[in-house]
Amino acid sequence: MGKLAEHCYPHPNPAVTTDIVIFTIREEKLELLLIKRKHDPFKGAWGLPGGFVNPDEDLDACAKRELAEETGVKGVYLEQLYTFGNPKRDPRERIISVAYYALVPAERISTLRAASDAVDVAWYSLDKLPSLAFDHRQIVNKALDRLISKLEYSTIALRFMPEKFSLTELQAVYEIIRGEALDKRNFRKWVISLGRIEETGEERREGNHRPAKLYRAKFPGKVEIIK
Amino acid sequence: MGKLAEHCYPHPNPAVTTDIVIFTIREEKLELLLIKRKHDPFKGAWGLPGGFVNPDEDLDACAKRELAEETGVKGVYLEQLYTFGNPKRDPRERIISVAYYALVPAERISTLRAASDAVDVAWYSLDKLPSLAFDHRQIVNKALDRLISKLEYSTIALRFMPEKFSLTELQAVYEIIRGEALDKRNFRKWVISLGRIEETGEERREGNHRPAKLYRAKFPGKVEIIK
DNA sequence: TTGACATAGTGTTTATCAAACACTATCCTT
DNA sequence: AAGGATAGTGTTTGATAAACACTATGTCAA
Repeated sequence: MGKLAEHCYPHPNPAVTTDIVIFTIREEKLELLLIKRKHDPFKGAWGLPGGFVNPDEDLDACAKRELAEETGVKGVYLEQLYTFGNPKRDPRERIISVAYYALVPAERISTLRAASDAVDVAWYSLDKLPSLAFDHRQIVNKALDRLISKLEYSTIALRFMPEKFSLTELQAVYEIIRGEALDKRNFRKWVISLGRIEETGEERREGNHRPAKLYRAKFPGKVEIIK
Repeated sequence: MGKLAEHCYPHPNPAVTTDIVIFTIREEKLELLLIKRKHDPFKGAWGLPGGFVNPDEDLDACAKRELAEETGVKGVYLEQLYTFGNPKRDPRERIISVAYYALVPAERISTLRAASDAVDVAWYSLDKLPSLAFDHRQIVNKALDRLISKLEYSTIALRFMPEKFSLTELQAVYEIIRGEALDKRNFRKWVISLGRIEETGEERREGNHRPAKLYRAKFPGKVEIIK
């Protein structure tokens, strides 16, 4: 797309990319999606999915596109995180990265398939991240901080859930991200009192025990500030 | 710096600027600094101070520089707000703006002097903002949201205060930004219990009434998350 | 000098919200 | 029918926030 040296400027404009921290919860772990880089710099290293902003593309649209390319999902939670612009963050040329983070329910992920700029794609538990290219570790840390604090004062956790879920499953999301056990009774009282979920009327039987009532988000797609 | 057409790219890189929302509190009002634009587009309209990021300049450094140029102050609170990148936000070419906001104590502002790209500079009360160039109104709204919510859970309000201040003055800052009266006794109990300010031992006499004890920030320069 | 006035400073009670804590219910399997 | 596994349910206690009114200390003017 575009021939070489088509666009010239008196000043060297920086290149602008978006990078995305894609969270999911799988197998009782908070995980994020990494790609193994096909090209230099950091060829062969793991890093965040991302890419250059197209000439007429909004920043949000760019992040959404990258997310769809890597995971095949659409309509999930995506929020701008922070813009990283240290002149030396890319060893070659100056690249300013507008970082986003996304929350995807594990159920909605189609099979991962390495995109054009990667030789591999994988989910990594946050406990066991490899060392990352560029300043991507810093970006991940910031995304994690944001996720943890937004858990406290918003309904963001619902964006990890499938359409129907049990209260035990929802509680598990909170416990995994916060890294601590919560009291079942207090959690249920609290989450019900928020008024953001409702019973579907259905139950789910699985295993040799009492079936769980299923709930759904009252306002799916919305992330509201609570408290 | 650099001759014409020195830097060429296969893709048209966007230009990157920083814009700053500079808050202060003057005369019992929350005000912000606007400049009257000297050049097109929006020549003659009011807008936020800001400018292009230099080739080897960090984003924070760029915002800090703009702030110093416009107000002459250094060492005040400055935080990245959000990055605005709608392809049509500038009618001419594509410009991505990394927005910052800053809090300056009214006492530290030297006389305003129009910088090179402006014909005028002025403080405007938020109640009486003129219509603004570009998407600057949107940027201001976002900064205001952030300021109001950070007031709740951080010690950011202290960054509006001079070195020594009375509790009545500090309370006024909270009241002005939140737009509502607060109970004097509850406010004092609360702010003291945070443990972030201490008595200087001095008092200030002014007017025909009892003098006020003066306080100072225990950790000046820091903005801490509370609660 | 004394009384009026203006702002500084100070505690207690009540309501609301968060935390700690243990048992019963329902289904499956053997 | 008994045992095992997870679902579901209330009460008590402590902590934090909200409501509320009077005294203290200075200045100024009569």
